[in-house]
Amino acid sequence: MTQYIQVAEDEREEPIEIPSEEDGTLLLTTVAAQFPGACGMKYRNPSTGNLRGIRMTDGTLYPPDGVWGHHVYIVVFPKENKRKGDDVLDNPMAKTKCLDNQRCSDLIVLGLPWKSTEEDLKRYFSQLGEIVLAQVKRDPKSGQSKGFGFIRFNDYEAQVKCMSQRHMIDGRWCDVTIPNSNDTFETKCQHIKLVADSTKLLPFPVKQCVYLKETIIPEGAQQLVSRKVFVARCTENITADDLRNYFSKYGEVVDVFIPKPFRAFAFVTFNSAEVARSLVGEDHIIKGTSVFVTTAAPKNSDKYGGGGSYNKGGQGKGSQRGWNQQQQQGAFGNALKQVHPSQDPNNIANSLGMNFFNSAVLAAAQAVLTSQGAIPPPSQAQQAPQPTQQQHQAGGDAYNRNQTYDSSRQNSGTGFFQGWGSSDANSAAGGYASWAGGQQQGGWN
DNA sequence: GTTGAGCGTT
Repeated sequence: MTQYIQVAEDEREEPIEIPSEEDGTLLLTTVAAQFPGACGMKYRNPSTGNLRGIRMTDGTLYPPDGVWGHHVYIVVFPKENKRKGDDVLDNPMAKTKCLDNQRCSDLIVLGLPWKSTEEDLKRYFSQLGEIVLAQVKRDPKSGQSKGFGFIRFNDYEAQVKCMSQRHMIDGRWCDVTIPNSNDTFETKCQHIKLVADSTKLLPFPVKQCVYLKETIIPEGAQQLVSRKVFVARCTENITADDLRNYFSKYGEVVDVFIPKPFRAFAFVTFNSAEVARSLVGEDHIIKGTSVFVTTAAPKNSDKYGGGGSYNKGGQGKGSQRGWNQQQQQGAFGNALKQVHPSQDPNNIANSLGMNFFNSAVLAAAQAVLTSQGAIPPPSQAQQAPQPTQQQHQAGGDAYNRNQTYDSSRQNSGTGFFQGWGSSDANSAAGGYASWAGGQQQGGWN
């Protein structure tokens, strides 16, 4: 029969009574329902004064010597959550408060049970704060879950708390991180600290940066953002009117462009670059879909050809490869080293556990360094070719019109580098070029 | 009906 067991987060805390199963065992999920992130239990053995662990297999906790008795059981959390001394993890919020930007972003939930649904996600994560997005990604044909999903909190504090712990959802441990951050759970907690301390690591002062999805873009590069933004991850049911209506709350929308046939992205143009800039890097939820706003690449440039700005950033080996390629190409990598001779930029990126050196950031940093005279602009030999006149007349954006889904996906990890001095035919066709040289007055609209 | 590292139809 069900009995109620006294469980507390700490010996000093007031216990909560938690119901056992019919057979007298206690499910970890039941514990985690009251103590999100819990991974086990222990109690103080009155005869020895020592703490004793509770046996657990497959998420089921067994009473010591067959009976729960009247002990107050203490919840055990993963070691990574242990709070001790003056470590930053003692109070992650205190450290993250020094970040410029505390907006919520979409979070990826990894390791979901196949059976978990949007409702399960919402129910579970609502314990930590108001959930404004819960998605399980599925195979479109079979509807089968891919085992991951996305959530978004309304409150940044809930987001930080959520990311600082693991989650037992329907019997599996799941991790929550910033999408594409390449964080493991182990690096993630460190990450909070490192971001806070990153002034020492970054080649530009962190106070001059804004945080966009944990990506840092130097202030000087922000002016390269035009009045037009690129809206990624659109779904087919989002109309131009939907976009116009939605984004009008931020400023006057002067144009909306949705490529046809459907390409899962759109362009929204404001009458103010300031408004456009303020939206870059943000996720927005339109008709239940999370779209991502990023800079619209210039469709052509008088000097350097069309440019690509955003890609998904280096993932795993991708970012490594990107940097190596950068080193081969020399200019920017060497400049960065000159600026910060003590730090290997690749190590910085790795230690921060984030997409610091993704293409958009590199382009932005490169633009700043170029404007400071630290590195030369790309040479004529390194230019991507101009789009043809025919492509100009086609309107929209010449680069995207020339890409198939597959080829653009293949390019996505290294888009920037391909434009930066690559003579590779694919990139030439892609029309990628860097933003460096500050040609924002030409080609931007 | 299987699976278990990843990353949202640019």
